Amino acid sequence: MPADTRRAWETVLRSIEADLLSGVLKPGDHLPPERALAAEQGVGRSSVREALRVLEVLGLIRTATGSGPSSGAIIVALPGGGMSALMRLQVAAQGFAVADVVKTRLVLEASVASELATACASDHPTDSGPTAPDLSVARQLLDAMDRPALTEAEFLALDAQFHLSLAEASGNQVVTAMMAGLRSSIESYVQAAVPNLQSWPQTSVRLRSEHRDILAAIAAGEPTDAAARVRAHIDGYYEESRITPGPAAPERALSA
Amino acid sequence: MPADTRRAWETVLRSIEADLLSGVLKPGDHLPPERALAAEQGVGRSSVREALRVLEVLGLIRTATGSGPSSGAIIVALPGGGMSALMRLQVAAQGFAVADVVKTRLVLEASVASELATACASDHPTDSGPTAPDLSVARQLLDAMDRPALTEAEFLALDAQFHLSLAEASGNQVVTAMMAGLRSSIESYVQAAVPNLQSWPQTSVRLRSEHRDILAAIAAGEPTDAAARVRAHIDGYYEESRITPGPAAPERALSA
DNA sequence: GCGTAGACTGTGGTCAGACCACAGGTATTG
DNA sequence: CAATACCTGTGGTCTGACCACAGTCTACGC
Repeated sequence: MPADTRRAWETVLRSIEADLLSGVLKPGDHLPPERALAAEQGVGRSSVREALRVLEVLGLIRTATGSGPSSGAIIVALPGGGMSALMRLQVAAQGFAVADVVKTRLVLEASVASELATACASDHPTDSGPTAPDLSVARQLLDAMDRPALTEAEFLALDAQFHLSLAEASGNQVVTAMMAGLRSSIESYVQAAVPNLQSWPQTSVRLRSEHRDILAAIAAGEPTDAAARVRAHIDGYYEESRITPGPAAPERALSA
Repeated sequence: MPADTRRAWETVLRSIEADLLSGVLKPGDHLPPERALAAEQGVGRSSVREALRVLEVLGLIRTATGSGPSSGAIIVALPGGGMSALMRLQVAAQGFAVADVVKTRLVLEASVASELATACASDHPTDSGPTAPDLSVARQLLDAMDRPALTEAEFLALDAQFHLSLAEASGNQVVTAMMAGLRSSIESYVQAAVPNLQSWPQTSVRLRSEHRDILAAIAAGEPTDAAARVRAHIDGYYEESRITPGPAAPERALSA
């Protein structure tokens, strides 16, 4: 049996994935203790730990020291962190071009806006049924962004939260996680590009206005308009701030 | 300095990420040996290994035993594997609903088709300049799919490659990686759903035809038509095969 | 009987050291 | 000069040990 052709930690990872797929492990469940896993898989504890580390970074488990029901490794399945780590590191390692990240964000976010607007349109104004997207979080964030004392970093953080809240309102967790990852991967670039703006106060006013317009188009149930406004919003900002794409277009991440 | 509030492996990870961002480390570079990293960071080798394991799964480095220039940990930045692992595990752990994965795939792929068609339209037929997307790989895959002796699994594998080749032709590595991840995350569901089809031969004929139509629309430079055909293609297949969404709509991945 | 303070237990987090397999480089030898 | 054997450095793994931490349990004092 060529069972040990894989590295030891990989067998552990596969085993856990299989248990997940087969339903033996579900969100909320505790993983066996590291020492027990090591024994039952016939590997060393360090190999188990490497597998668990991967699961933790990918957002699948949460580990806690101590004893009791809240300790140990617990399945959580929170994809946000893992996606962010993946995107950040890939951008840092030039596996992803910043321009591609922005373009992808554009596509996803326009789709989200369009979808939300469609959902709003299909609901009667008085009907707050299950299909009506909840835009209250987005509205609160917009209000928070109107506070005059915000620093640039605080404003940008709220900005990110606003865009993310739209994705969350759409209910698509995959898109939400992806957008969170995309955003965090270029966060440092966005921050660094603020000085490139001709006038921050002027820009922030424009951004606020565009945000309101986007939300209005969504609430009005105008998919095409909402998507177009989102595109213009994002494109406009990156155009103006001239995000330095770093190594522009890397020929290709080395293939071999 | 609350430097050791983070876990040891995390400091290693951050350190490498910082080196990546600052340009100290570039794709193709060798990481220092594990023992050296451990010494310079003041942590144990096992902690270094946990960090490297994460980087490896995320597709950032490749490790090899032995000695010489090809050994050790090398920065590679191939996002495909990492994205696939992340998606697969999140779907397995019910962090992502299959329906959301499919919907996201729809959005990305429609966008890719539209973009490719636009690029084709802006080029003169005789102009094979740098902006002309290369669809030859996709064409070859379509020809390969016409072979009659293909098993269902082989056909589906080529199908996946075809869709992926479109993303690659668009040149957007972020989208390409995402589509690879999305696809692999639901691969087992797709395979399992083949028996749900009324007639596999009939379906495969239809899929082939739709593929040709999509490619034709792209080559003809018709963005709207290409995107619509992609949507119909994907939607139609999932409709027909009735992919079991597993736990359908998980209330929410446990938040706390 | 009851409450509280201490010890106990089990968990992850980390480290140190050892050994192995492997592959390239180098020195030795024919 | 060439082929071979050795050497070195690398990741891969295991073992054992210790720590910090947080519940749980127990024994003590009231």
